[in-house]
Amino acid sequence: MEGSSGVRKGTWSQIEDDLLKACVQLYGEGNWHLVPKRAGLNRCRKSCRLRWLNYLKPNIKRGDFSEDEIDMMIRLHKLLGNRWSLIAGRLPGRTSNDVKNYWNTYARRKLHSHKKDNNIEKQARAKTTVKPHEVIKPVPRALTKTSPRLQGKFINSSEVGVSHEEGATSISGSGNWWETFLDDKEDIEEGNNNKCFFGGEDGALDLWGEELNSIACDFLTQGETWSDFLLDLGLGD
DNA sequence: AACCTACCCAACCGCAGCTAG
DNA sequence: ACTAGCTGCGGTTGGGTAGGT
Repeated sequence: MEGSSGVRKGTWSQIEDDLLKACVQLYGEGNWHLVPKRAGLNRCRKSCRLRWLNYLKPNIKRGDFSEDEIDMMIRLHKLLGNRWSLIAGRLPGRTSNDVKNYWNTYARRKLHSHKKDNNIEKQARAKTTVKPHEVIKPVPRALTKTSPRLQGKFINSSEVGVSHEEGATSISGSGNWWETFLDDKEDIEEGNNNKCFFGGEDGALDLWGEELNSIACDFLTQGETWSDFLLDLGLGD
């Protein structure tokens, strides 16, 4: 199976996998444009990268998603939208492709189950006008060598009400935000459904400081700070 | 057994952002 | 400032397969 450019496409063979593995182990990750040549593979750089990231990379977790992972995925998707790489970054061993595939299946299942009681919902919605919930989509950012963050100029935590005690990040006013996070009802009743956590309507980061704090608190991994979380999401500067 | 349908997952494609020249 | 090349991401497709009729 070869493309018009003579590059092989389709399923990877065991030999190709071995060649790619050996190449990455020898030269390290990156420089994907050199990988096909180095590995002696008749594959395009994208195909090599994808194969490595989604299948060959060590520590990749295969098999069913656990309940915890699903729970985390749902909440992160609610928070970030279709930012699969960011979501996968919070699920150790899972790839963005895994997450995306799972989510598409999950969404389809949801769709099917919703169709069943669609008529009931339509009747209910006819009585109340409901605005769709706005997915929070942080503006994509990338770090450059000249980024203030890489020069030690971190966000002032006082701006978002975060206190640091003995190296740990303590966030006030959190509470179990997830108990209501998946429930649009409250937002609608409060009239908040069109507001955005990050940046808000007027672009002020601290407008939703408390919500940010409680959300981030739940997604911080061990030893990670609030700044790390924002940096990870590309919201830090 | 044969066919159909839905599902799962690996892989491809196109685009946007970044960097170096 | 501009451009070309590279990388990474999200959307989409296609092949394999399990389950139902």
